[in-house]
Amino acid sequence: MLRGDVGLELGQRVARALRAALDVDITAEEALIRPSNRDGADYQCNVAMSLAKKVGRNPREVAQLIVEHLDSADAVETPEIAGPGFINLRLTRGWLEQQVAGLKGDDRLGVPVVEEPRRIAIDYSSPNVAKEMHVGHVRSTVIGDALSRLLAFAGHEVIPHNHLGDWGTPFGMLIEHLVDLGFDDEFEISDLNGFYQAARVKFDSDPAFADRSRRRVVLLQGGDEATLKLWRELVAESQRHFDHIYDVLGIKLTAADTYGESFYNPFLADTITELRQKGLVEESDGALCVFPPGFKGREGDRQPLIVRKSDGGYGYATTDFATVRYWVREREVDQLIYVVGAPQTLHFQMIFATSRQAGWLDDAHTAVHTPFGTILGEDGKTIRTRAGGTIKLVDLLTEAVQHAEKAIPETSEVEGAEREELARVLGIGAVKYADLHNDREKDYVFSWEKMLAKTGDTSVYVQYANARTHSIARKVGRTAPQDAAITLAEQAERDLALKLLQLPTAVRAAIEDLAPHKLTAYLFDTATALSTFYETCSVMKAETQELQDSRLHLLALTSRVLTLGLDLLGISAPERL
RNA sequence: GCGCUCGUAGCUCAACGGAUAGAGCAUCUGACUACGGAUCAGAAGGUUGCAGGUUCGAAUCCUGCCGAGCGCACCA
Repeated sequence: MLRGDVGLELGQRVARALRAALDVDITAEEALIRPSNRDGADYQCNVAMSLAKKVGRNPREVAQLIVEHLDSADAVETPEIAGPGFINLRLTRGWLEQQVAGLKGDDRLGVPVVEEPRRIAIDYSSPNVAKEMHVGHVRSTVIGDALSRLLAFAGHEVIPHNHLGDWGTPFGMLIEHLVDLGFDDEFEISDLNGFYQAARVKFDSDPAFADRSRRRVVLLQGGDEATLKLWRELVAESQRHFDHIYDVLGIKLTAADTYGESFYNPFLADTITELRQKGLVEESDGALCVFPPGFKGREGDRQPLIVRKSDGGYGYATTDFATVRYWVREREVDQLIYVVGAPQTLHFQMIFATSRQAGWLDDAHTAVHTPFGTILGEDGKTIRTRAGGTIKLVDLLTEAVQHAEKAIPETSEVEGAEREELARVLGIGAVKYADLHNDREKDYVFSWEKMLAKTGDTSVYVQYANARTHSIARKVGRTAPQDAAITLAEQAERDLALKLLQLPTAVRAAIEDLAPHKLTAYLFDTATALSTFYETCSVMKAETQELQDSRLHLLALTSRVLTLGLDLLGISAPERL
């Protein structure tokens, strides 16, 4: 039986020991097995201290009992008790070798499939129709995509969706502008931002135009076919722009994943009716509001969500309610994930609180907001162009590829078209990795220099390490027999093997906390362990063929771990740089 | 006014209530006919904003300050 997750395996053994010794029942998780950086210890068990009080013994006694009852001679050297009751565990070489060998035939590299898969709808990216995507969309798009991949790999049913801003009052203005330009059917807009701004200027300066725009909104919402046609084409035109960006970025979002604001429009009235029937709605200053309990505002002890404006129109709160209701009721999802910026935290808390009152959310149908910080410029303020404008995403990605191209060294083996593709892979990967490798909730400073640095915690370093494994394999010119043994005599081999076995832990941590940076940290550690391995353990000059076989397997496994890990983050791992 | 998030090495960041708070960058020392040096080994660098508290044990939890960012009714 293959178990990749060493920590859990050890936890189960400790749990069994505790059952036998003290008749207490804990889970493998609760055994508190942690990787250790102490000399000679691979893992530590911290459960003795936390358990001591409950069982009325002192911690060292508990630790002693665990050690005495631990059935682990095959896997662990004699455990040592240290300090107040830490148990230091060092894996036996034989067991490590056996565990690592077990990864060879395992497509999932030890990462288990969840026992209880959930159906999860994840909302990310969310650009606006008739506006180009800009730097502000990077984080939602990149983090959301990584989380989608992680959750799907773990075995959940993931439904990504793009909450497109494709409805509301601006569209009256935009469509009226289309009409003025003489468009009535098909058209192309090369400059979406320019189009939007021109409409805006006209709206602000020409009262007659503004009037027509407002009437156009009524036509749109009333379902006027000619208006809808223009609207649809405007959406389609924008979607082509988004598709291009997603294609460059390697993001798995397509037009089919679009559930824009317009999609929920037909449900808004019913949503409000239901909130009313449940007694959650009241009128305030001419608007219909819900007042989620426990939220205080600037003016007074209650904080409203406006469900219907005093002019009869609907706001985004209504759409968000309809969204929760739709996914839970119609699509029967167990969980909703919103990858939306930190400023919206309060808004979502209120939406979720009310949704619970309305019965759309409960313990089995949960919603979680995964907020993220802002991308800052070198000056510590929200990143902008030199002129002070918003940075278009297209421009940012183009620049990323250009920077990456310059960063490819002369010694590179790659030429021609492959080199262009390589620049793309390195540049895009660097942007993504830079975004993912920090704690999601914090702001971070955007720096080409840092994200494309060849050393340090960057995608380039990880990709390079991976490429070297392939390079060496090519030079050796043969592959090791599948059943060749893996031996871990050298310290560097042992350290690398231990890292390889920790992939499941890293993936699990990243998923539990919806924190991709826990996976990037692991990949960087693994790449570092690989580099150390290179220094001390020659593959080409291995003393015996058996040793070379073993090392070839280690290389291949490391490469698979790095490639899989990067893939879960949406980053490519080229075989040569 | 209320609320949310965050203050960790010079810089950028980790740390799941656990032992001596870890990495990278920068700095300094080493290893160079090197399985691609886009490397490795090592050194130095911290009263974790401040003050209390809870705990066997606190960067982490609680309270109060200080500082930064953000959010609080008809834009999304």
